[in-house]
Amino acid sequence: MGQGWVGRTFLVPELPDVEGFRRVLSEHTGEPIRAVRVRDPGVLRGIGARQLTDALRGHRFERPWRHGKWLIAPAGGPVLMLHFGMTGSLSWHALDAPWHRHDRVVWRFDDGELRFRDMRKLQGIRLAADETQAERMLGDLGPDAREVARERFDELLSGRRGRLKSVLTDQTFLAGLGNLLADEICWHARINPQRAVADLDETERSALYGAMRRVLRESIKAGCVPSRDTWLTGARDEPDGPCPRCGTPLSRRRMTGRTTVWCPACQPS
DNA sequence: CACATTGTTCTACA
DNA sequence: TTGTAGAACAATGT
Repeated sequence: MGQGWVGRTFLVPELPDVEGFRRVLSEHTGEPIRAVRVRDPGVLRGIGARQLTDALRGHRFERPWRHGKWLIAPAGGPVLMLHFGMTGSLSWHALDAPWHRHDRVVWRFDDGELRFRDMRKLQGIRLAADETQAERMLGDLGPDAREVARERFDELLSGRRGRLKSVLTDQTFLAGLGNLLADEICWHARINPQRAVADLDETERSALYGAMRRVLRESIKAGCVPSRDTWLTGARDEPDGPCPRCGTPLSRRRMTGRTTVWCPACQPS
């Protein structure tokens, strides 16, 4: 779900994808973890394979939660923290399902297993001693993009001087928005991602918040930012793709080291 | 070899 | 001092 190659483009997990992984995990809470297998300790951060295995074996996952792109899984004391980086995923498999070469850590239950699959290992798995420590590890993150209230969103924006795209993807401002989502939200709101946030007026901030809510709701329903032909994401990979709304050729430019796509007509500077 | 992408970390600048 | 921009970095497959 929400991960893998689509045409020429790799779908990087963002908030909606992680929400999908959370759903997968939440379907298997309350069942005892029979075994933990670390097939590649390269994804472990700040903990060893033995330590992780000993801490979780025999425990049960409780209700998992998400903050931004982090998936937090309390397990009767210790708290598992997963970050999927660019290429990670969490999926449920039958016990006899064949291995995938990028399955890095596996939690085995009586009736199947959860697999943390990650090709590039840019982020990975942490373990907090308890929820307090887990929350402390998330301390620098801004409020979750799905949860933030309109008033708080406005407060946060008003304190910023940078460009809209940079601000939206800054995890210390809002947690959960990545490159695709930020572009999609700006396109829905009809605001140029290069605009300075300080220049946005009340109407534009309102449009932005509304677009963010709408895009997140639809994306979470799909388990990823959907590649619809009525959305920017469905058109951004065509070399000279037209805007799905007005047909104008899309503009692209690197901002903050990421490819940014927008419609020069719908989203004027 | 270049490129893509993530979050982190560094430097440069106003 | 602070916040922001930009670049390098790690990982690995196209």
